[in-house]
Amino acid sequence: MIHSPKTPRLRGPKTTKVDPEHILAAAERVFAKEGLLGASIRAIAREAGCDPALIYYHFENKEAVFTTMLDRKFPPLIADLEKLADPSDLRHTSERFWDALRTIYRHVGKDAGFRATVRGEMTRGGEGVKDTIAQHVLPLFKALSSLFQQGVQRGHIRPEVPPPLGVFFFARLYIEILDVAPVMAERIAHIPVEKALPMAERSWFELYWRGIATQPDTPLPFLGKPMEPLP
Amino acid sequence: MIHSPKTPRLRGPKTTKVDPEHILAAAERVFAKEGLLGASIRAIAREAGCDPALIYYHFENKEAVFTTMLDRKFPPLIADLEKLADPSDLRHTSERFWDALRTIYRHVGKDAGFRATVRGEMTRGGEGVKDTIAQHVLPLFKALSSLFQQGVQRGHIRPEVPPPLGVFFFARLYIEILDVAPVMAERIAHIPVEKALPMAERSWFELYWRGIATQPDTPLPFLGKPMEPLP
DNA sequence: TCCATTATTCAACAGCTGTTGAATCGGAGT
DNA sequence: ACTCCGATTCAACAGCTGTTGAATAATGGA
Repeated sequence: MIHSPKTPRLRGPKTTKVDPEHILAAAERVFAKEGLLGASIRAIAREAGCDPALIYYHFENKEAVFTTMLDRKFPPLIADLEKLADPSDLRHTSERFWDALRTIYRHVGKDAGFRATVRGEMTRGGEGVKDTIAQHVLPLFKALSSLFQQGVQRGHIRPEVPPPLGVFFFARLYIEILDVAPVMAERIAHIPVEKALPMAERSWFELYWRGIATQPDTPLPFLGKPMEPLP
Repeated sequence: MIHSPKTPRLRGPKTTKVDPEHILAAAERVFAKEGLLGASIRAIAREAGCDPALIYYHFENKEAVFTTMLDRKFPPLIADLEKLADPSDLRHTSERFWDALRTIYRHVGKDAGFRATVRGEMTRGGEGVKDTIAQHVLPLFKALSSLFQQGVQRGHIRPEVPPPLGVFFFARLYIEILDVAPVMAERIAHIPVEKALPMAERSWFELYWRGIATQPDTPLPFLGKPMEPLP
């Protein structure tokens, strides 16, 4: 075997720049598999195809990589939900809630990694990380609470349900469905993966709406309509 | 300062034996805070007040400590749920479901650490750990499914709800309530901690029952009764 | 052409990790 | 008194971790 003659050092800029966005995308993939704790800077660097030190050139530290990821994902979702909660929207509350579900899906439905990381760090992360997440989640929570209370005022939702709980049940279980449906559908319920999610989210919405509605037998015709893709 | 004269080695048995149960208890506390990945053998040893090597004397490795923990906790819970799902129980299905909730609470309600670990490793753990957990969870799932289907046969539950989903929604969100209620109640909903859990589980049960019931307005008088403590 | 800036890598730091083999001590059995 | 065994610790292994300072190369401007 030929011993290659001492390859020259390969420092300096590459032909294709590794910009922060590229690192963020790689980080998201690694966070997804390993969690914030398990994801090492070296693993992220490997996934991004660069040196670990380069990450410290673009970000202050590992936590900053994570919080930057939050900063990119949350605001657009929150903006859409706030638009949806505008009181000038006079559709039936059930349809607005279904719309909220679809909005959540459009923004984070395909980002299992993102969801896993947020969910994990929310309960397990350090205090600093927890607070950062809480700051991002609160506006989302407020928008849905507003939607809920408009439903009560319009007589569509039973006033007995405490709004914070109603909102928490709604969103939290839906996120759980997004995570679990693809994984568990085949193993336990023997349902093909691609049918599992539509079936689960529809079942959940029907159950939830019957649970909070003043008139649980209101028809929900919009459930049949095909969902519009991301613009 | 006096230099203490070379303290004698302190090997050999202690006056109080550190039995495996003691280590398991310590491990549970550490797993709770750190997760299976974050919990180091050294941290568990510190919590148990012994040397890391002693853990390897009692257990094969770190994963064995975790799976042993599962083996102690799951079987009694499963046994109680299977008893509850016995078809000779002729109480109204709503009351049997409420009983199931109370049973889950009695067994794992106070063990936030245990729940956090199981939940975490279920989605994040290595393949081996995931399978171990699935084996433990499946019987639990089957018992509740049986309960659900009896409810359908007796005409208490709407047949439109797919039983696996119905069971998943029921149990999964309750566990989530156990975890989140104490933490988030004050921060977000400004509810005192000790009132948060009873309020949340009652709200959840009412919502859920209305969601699946053929007659959503059935009274649920047992909700008012005080819950019996562990025998 | 030279210089400054930017992007990238290398090499090392101290600290932590799971795990193991040997050493040790206390008590029970003979 | 001697031996054996169970319980415990010590000390070390290799490998990983987040992070940093210095070295380097390519690029753009003067």
